[in-house]
Amino acid sequence: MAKKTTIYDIAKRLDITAATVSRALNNNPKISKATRELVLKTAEKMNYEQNKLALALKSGKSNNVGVIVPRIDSNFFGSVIRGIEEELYPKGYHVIICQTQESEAKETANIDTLLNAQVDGILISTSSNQIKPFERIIKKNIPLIFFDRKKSMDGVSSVVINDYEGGYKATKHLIDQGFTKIAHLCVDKTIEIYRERCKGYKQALIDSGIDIKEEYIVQAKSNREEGAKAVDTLLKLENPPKAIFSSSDFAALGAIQELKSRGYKIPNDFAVAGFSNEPFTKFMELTITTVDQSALEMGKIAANVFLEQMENTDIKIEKKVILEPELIVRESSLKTAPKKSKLKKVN
Amino acid sequence: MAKKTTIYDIAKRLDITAATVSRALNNNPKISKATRELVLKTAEKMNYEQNKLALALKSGKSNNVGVIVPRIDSNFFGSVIRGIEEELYPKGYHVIICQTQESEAKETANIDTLLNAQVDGILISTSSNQIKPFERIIKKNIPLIFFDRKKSMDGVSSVVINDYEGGYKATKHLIDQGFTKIAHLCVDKTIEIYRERCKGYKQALIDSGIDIKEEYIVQAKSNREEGAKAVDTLLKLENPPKAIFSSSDFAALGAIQELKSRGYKIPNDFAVAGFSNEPFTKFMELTITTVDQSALEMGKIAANVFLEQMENTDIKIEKKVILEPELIVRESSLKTAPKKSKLKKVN
DNA sequence: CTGTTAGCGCATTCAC
DNA sequence: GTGAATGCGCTAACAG
Repeated sequence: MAKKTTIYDIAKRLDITAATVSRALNNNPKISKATRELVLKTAEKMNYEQNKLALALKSGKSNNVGVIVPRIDSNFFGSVIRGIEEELYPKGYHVIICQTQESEAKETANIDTLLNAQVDGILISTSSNQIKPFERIIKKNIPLIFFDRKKSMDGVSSVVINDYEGGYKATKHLIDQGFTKIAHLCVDKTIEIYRERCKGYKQALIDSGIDIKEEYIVQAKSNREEGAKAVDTLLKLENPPKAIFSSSDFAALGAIQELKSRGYKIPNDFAVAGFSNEPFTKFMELTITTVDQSALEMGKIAANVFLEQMENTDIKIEKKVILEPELIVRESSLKTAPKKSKLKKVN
Repeated sequence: MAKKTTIYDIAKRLDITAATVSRALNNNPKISKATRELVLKTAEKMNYEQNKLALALKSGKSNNVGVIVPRIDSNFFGSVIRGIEEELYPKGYHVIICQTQESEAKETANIDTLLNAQVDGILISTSSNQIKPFERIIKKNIPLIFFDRKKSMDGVSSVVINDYEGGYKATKHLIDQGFTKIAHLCVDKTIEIYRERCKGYKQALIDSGIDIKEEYIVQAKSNREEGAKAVDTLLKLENPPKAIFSSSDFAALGAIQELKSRGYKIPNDFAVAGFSNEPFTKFMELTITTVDQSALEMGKIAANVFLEQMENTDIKIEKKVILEPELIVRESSLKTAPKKSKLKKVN
């Protein structure tokens, strides 16, 4: 292994001190132009590369930030991470990614490891209801930023979308299309974002003078199977719904497939709207109405909130950013569907 | 900021030496049970946490590995990274992710930064034709592993799928379905994996005694628009094809949509097969035949190749792993399509 | 079993 | 302007 060259090596070669080399390399003003240039040149010649670890140990800054998400191979989190990465990388930060697989224990373990690794900040979409690990982070005075799935804590910043509004908009849209018997697939009511979407759904109904039927609200995990099963359940009701607002695109897809297989015409017999704007929603034969969560932007904003906090370590910043969700109306809910033109995508 | 407690702090409290504390913490055999337990207990009490940076500086090992991919928010790379992460995390390694956006300059910059950060290894799916940065990595004796998009270098390990075989299988399948006029959408012939798929396509034709028509081989980037455009081009031929093997699922989708809009019945009038097994291929109204690349497995294997190299730094290991691609036959190419059963997914 | 010493590579304070 | 000395937190070699 070619031994890495350090500032000492180049100091020795030039018969000066490591301190001088360090200064030259860091553009310290009090250094003669001659030596600076000499140092720079020989550093280049010797393939010198700064050891960031030493710098990190010295400065107490690792230039790494930790990002914790339930899982990485989903379009949404992949895009958020991409946004974070794109903002942080040019500023010299690296992103260390951890997955929790929705496990509370793994979340705790991830936080532990990131703290040990001396990350300069932690950005997380939490998959737990615990609070202790987060208090540890705060006590260490390490910037903590929640995105998407937040936890309400004093003094902690968060970047989320207005899930309530998303649920409201989607439901209102279905009502505007003439539907009144609207069911809701709620992924998991123990998770705040889904509760919020459900609240929005309910409020939209109330605002239009439509009664809320509890039997219209069904739990269905975020996959096709559960979406199909939910349809099965709903259609067995004495007074079945004619439309569904699903908090998950995958469940919405499953619902649509099940409805089709039973001969329902969508959107005329039955309308469906999803949530997340997963790529497939616009690829389908029947494109799916959904709510966009601006994942990339969420990541970028979260990253910038972190950067702000790094620049102002003295003052405590608490920033609660709430992005407005965008309803994307497509064929699955639009009774007068636009005809597709050749070689042109619908939205 | 609550000052971090170091081994010195706990040494002082116990009136012993930092070295002893270190030994106790690291389960060094030559230490009395009494002191070990005492140290452990007070460490706990004082909320001690090991500073990995110091350890890294001392040992020369950062316990970080760098992963470089063209982009992170695609299903394929997201899954590969997930695989890598799942293997490495339990071994105490962190994954630092970088994107090149297909830019050679960014790739170089990423490598630079990762080397500065003293990563213990670099796993990369390259998006360039350069070789110099990789030689730098090797010269530093840092494990380098290519996955998916490799570069052929002596002494360097790689984990890829047999793209040739994938192209062959898909094409052969179309032939078996009775098609002879088969076109090919080649994403980018400057990239090895696509050239290989194209070779497989050609060989399958040859093996069945079908002539290769150069006008049947069209460049189409990995998106729907280019897939549709390619269909337009192909159908204008004097003797248009009746089937397409596309090296990209997205282009295949675009092709299918364009064909449908022109009234073609798929798969009877025209068959299509894609590549990558993107999630949407099995969600579609018309499910799409494709080739699975076992992304998760690829990531896991790449990670394990890295781990092996770390364990045997003395001997030089060159491991070329080639995964067999799996052809997944779906409706877009199967003339006698299976009927979908309710609540049950096709594949 | 435990203490002493030294060094990983760098930046910074204090001298000169 | 530059050198000398120091410490970031930890482990390992050498003593005892």
